[in-house]
Amino acid sequence: MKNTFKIASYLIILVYYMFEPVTIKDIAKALGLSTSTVSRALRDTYEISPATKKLVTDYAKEIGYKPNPIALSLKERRSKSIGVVVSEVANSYFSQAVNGIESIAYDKGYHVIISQTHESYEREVINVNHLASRSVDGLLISLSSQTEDVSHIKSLHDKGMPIVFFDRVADEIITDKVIADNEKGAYNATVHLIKSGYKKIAHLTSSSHLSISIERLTGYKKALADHGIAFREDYVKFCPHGGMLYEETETAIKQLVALKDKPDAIFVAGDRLSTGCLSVFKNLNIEVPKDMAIAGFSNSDVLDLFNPSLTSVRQPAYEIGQLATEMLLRLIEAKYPIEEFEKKVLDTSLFVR
Amino acid sequence: MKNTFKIASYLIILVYYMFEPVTIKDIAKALGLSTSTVSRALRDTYEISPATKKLVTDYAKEIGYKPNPIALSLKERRSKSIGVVVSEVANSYFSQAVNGIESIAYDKGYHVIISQTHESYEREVINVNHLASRSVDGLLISLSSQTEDVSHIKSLHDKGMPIVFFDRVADEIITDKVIADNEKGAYNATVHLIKSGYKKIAHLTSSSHLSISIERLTGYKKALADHGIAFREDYVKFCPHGGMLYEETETAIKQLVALKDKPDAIFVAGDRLSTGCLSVFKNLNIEVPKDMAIAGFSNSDVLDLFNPSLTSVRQPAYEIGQLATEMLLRLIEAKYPIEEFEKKVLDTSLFVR
DNA sequence: TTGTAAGCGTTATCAT
DNA sequence: ATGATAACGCTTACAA
Repeated sequence: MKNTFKIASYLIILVYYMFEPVTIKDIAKALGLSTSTVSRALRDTYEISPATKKLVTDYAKEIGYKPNPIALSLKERRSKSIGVVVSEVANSYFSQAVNGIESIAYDKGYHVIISQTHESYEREVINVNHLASRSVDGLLISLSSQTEDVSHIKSLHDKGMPIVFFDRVADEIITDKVIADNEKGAYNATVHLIKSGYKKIAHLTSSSHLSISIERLTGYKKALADHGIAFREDYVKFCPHGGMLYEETETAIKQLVALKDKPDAIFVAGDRLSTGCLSVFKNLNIEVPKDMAIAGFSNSDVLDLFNPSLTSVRQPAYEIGQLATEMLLRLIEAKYPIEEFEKKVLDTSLFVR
Repeated sequence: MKNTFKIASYLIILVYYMFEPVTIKDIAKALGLSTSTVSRALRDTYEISPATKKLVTDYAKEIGYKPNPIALSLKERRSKSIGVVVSEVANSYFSQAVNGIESIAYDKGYHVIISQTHESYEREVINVNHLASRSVDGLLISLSSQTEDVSHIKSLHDKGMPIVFFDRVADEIITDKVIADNEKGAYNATVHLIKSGYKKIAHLTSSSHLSISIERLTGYKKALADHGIAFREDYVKFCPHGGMLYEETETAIKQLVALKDKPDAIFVAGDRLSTGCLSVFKNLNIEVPKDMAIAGFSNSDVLDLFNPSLTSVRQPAYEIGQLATEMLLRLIEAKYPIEEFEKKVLDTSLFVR
């Protein structure tokens, strides 16, 4: 099946030297004009004779002139690109959010550079600095679950880098934020379990310091309280890797199952955590909902379709991505420093089978 | 929940003006040196006195000097970034491949710019040109299912842009390619169905001109032939949107089910197509495998875990991404034009429940 | 060992 | 209406 083929090397070399990118200078030389005239003709300024303009634009098109965006960036001190920092692209929520981000960014002529932290603080620091040094015009960030210290972002923000947080936000950084109504979503999911007859509801969540975890925990507690169910500390288990580390999820669930007063349901607070949880259940032969019922945050259409047991809280990921991008572009393109920042909260929906 | 807050504007303005990025010039001025000396001191050239070097590097660190990568790109005529063109990130295969791509690229100091075609030829043309004009040093491409004409890529390639295809390749462009052994994977999946007792096996696939479709169809046909089963044209259905368009998949399946000699199994040739197919089945109340058995290409761990009925062909997506990236960087960093190109074929595995 | 100057591709500010 | 020149931040012959 190996398919190796040779090409006459002179051909390659020819191609190699033939297609040096065309610059304004080349056009100027060929047409006997100055570079500034060519530049003006190309960029549609008024102070140019129609004849020259036509001459230049025609010739430019003919030889396939393309402005060099790097030179432009150097001059204009911006790159027309935005950086995105998420934990995993292989996560339904984030891949949908990225779609939303792209839809707006490409519309406005911005490139999107995506980087993944894989839930690691270290990778987050590296990626954020990498993007910054690569001169993105702004940053869209959803924190890694490991991140507690956000000084790497704060220092960048202090230097004037436009930043918008989405989903997992840092409250101590004063800028625009877009999130789903996690508290309400968690509340609804928990209430759904309660109304389905479950009273001993555990809570499986990711890192304890993540904004989304805190909000979801609050919603869970509120639902319990509103229905006269006592909150139990030992019913709450944290998985800092958010379901990406099988053993971690397994341990948490084993601990829950081993409790004297074993829970009869779990409210799961994350996308990969929901799949991770179901996967552990499967391996431990825990039947849903016979042995334990589940409701959880999940944006996976696959999971919703084929798993018969999960009631899922769906986030408007695409819209969140879009909104965050719009807000970021507003910050980037603002002529004067912006004084007002907003935290937009979008509604979630409950997908019940 | 709306959380608006104001900041004293003088603070913002202060920040705004205080943190103009530090350049070599600033260091030179502050230290009474020339820019070239500073540049040399920073870049560890030998022709510099240890004293000056220390002076410069210390000061640079102190004031937080960061080289401007755009200026560097302009000078060195490269951007240290590669572009990736895939159909959807929200596709297990591609998100895994992207992870592999990233792992290699970031290791070697390259940025990864991802763009999605959403299976649209038009978007593909736009994205490819967009990336090219953004001066990526090379391109990793998996064709959209709509793409028949690859001249937009060919012209770029002719101009010297290093390009590596993965998964969905264009045979007419002579460059490195990395694919899974689609024919063998299809063969194995089909044989699995045959050995499970099914004889009337249909084939659901995406666009007919995609390289992967052709290879998978070949494997399917070969498996039938090897087991003395006649190939039937009306058992093959195409879904150019690769499962992203529900109606299309539904129509195809309805046609299959409506056949006089209704098939008893389907071999599905795609990631999203597999989920799409199962989703249609669910809505049409077609039971798997009672009414119809399924085997298909899928890299979704979620699907594998929770759907009780799918036998899936798993591709080494991560490795394919890694290999493709290694090959691309080889092309990019080659000092002299490369004359030999390879088509690497990686094995698939069969995930049977 | 250090400085001067040219150059990467472009646009903006002057003159002309 | 057009051209010469400087500037964006950096590297690198070439001079000193």
